[in-house]
Amino acid sequence: MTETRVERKERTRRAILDAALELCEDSSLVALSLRQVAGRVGIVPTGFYRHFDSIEALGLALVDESFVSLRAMLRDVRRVEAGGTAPVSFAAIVDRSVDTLVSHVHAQRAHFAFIARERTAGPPAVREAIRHEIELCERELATDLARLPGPDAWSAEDLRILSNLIVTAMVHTAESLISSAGRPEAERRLTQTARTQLRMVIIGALHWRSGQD
Amino acid sequence: MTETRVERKERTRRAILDAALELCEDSSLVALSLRQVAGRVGIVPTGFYRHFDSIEALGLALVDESFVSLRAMLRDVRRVEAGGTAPVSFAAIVDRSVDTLVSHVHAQRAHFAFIARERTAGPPAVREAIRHEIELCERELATDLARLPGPDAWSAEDLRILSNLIVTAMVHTAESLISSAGRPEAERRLTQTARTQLRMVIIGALHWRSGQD
DNA sequence: TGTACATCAGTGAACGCGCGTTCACTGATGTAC
DNA sequence: TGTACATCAGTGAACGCGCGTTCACTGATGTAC
Repeated sequence: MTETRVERKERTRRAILDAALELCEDSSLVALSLRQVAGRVGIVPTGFYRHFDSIEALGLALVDESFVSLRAMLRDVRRVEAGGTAPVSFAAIVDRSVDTLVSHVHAQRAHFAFIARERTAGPPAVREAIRHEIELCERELATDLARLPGPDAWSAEDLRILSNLIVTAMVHTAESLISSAGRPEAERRLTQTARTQLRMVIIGALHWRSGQD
Repeated sequence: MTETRVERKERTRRAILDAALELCEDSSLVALSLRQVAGRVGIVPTGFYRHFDSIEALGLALVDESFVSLRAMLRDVRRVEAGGTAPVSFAAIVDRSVDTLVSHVHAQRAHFAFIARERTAGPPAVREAIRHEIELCERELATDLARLPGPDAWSAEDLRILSNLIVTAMVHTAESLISSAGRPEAERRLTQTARTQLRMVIIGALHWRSGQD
C-alpha cells in the first residue's frame, strides 16, 4: 500500500476544492453545481457528499483557504512597514506595500479572485464569512497604523475609518488587477493609480486632526 | 377600449422589469430564471420572449434604468456643489453630498442594490455595461472636480485617479448602506464614516502636488 | 359606419437536459484477535 | 503471521423537478377599404 485511506481521502478533498475554485472562476459559487465539480474531479456526483454537505459548505472551506493567502500578504506588507531600523518615508512604504499586493495577487490569483467575487456574489453564508474576515483585517490594519509615527494622536474611531478606506481601496485594486489579467499596460496603470490613491489618503490622514467633528 | 395594444404591451414590459428587479434582490441575475419572472408577472413562460430575448437582455435594460437613478443622484450632488454664489467650505460640500447619496439610496434602493450586486455578480455583458457606466460617471466627476478651487493645478491623470478613489469609496458606501437596511444605528455610523473618509480624501488631495512623482 | 383581413401579445403542450438527493451496493483498506 | 470482521470512499440506478426553447394556436386589437 503506497497511500493510506486517509491520504487518499484528503487528496480527493483537495481535488474538489481545486476544481471548485477553477470552475466558479467564470461565474460564481451560486452558479456552480455539485455535478460539475464531481465531473471535473472524476468521481460520481454522490461521492461529493463524502466530503462536503453542500456547495455552500465547500464555499466556506474555500473562504478559509483564500484568507490564508490574504493573511500571508498582510504579513508581507507588515514586514515591509517594519522595514529596517532606519526611518522610511511614507511614500516608500506605500510603494512597497502596493508592490507586495500586486505580487501576491499574481501568485494567488484564484484565491483573491474568489474573495473579490464571492464577497458580493456568493451565497449569503459565504458573503457573511468574507465580510467578517475583511472586518478582522481592517482591525489588524488599524493596529498597525496606530504604531506608525503621526497617526498616534488619532482616536480609535478614526483609525477604524481610515483602515476601512484603505482596505476598500485595496480590495478594489485587487478586483481591477484580476480583471486586467493579461494586459500588462492596464495593470501597470492600475498599480500606479493604487500608489497615488494610497499616498493621497495617507497625506489626507496626516493632515487630519482627530476629533475635529 | 380603455387601453391600446401598445400601452398594454408596455405595461407588461414594466411588470417584467419590476418583477426581475425584485426577484433577483436575494441572489443575482445569474440565478434568476425566465420562468420565475414570468410566473411573478402572471404570464406564461413563453410570453417572456415577446419582450426580451433572454434574461441577459432584460439585465441590460435594468442597467440602463438603474443608471437613470444614479445620474439623477449625481445631478443633485452637482446642484449642492454649485450651491449659491457664496463660497462654501469643503466640509459642507462633503456633508451635503453624502446626505444626497444616502437619501437617493433610500429612495431608489432597488436600483442601487442592482448596480452594486450585478457589478461583480452579474452575467459578463451586464458587468461590462455597469463597468462602462461607472467609468463615465468617474469622468463626469473629474470634470466637476476640475471646476473647484484648489484642484485647478492638477493634471488630468490626477483628476482621474482622485475621482476613481471617490467613486470607489461611494460605491462601497452605497453597498454597505443597502446591506444595513433596517438598522438605523448601523446606517448612521456608515454615513458618518463616509463623511470622514471623503473629508480625509479631499484634504489629502488638497495637499497633493500634481506631478510630484 | 360596416366588413374583411392583418397583426401580435399571450397560450399551452411538448421536448430534452442537468439538477440535488435517496438508496442499497461494492470492494479495498484497516483493525482486532 | 493469518483470519474474520468493520469501516467507509466511491458506485450506479433511480426519482421528481425546474429549466430554456420549439411550435402551432387563439382571439382581441388595429387597419384598409
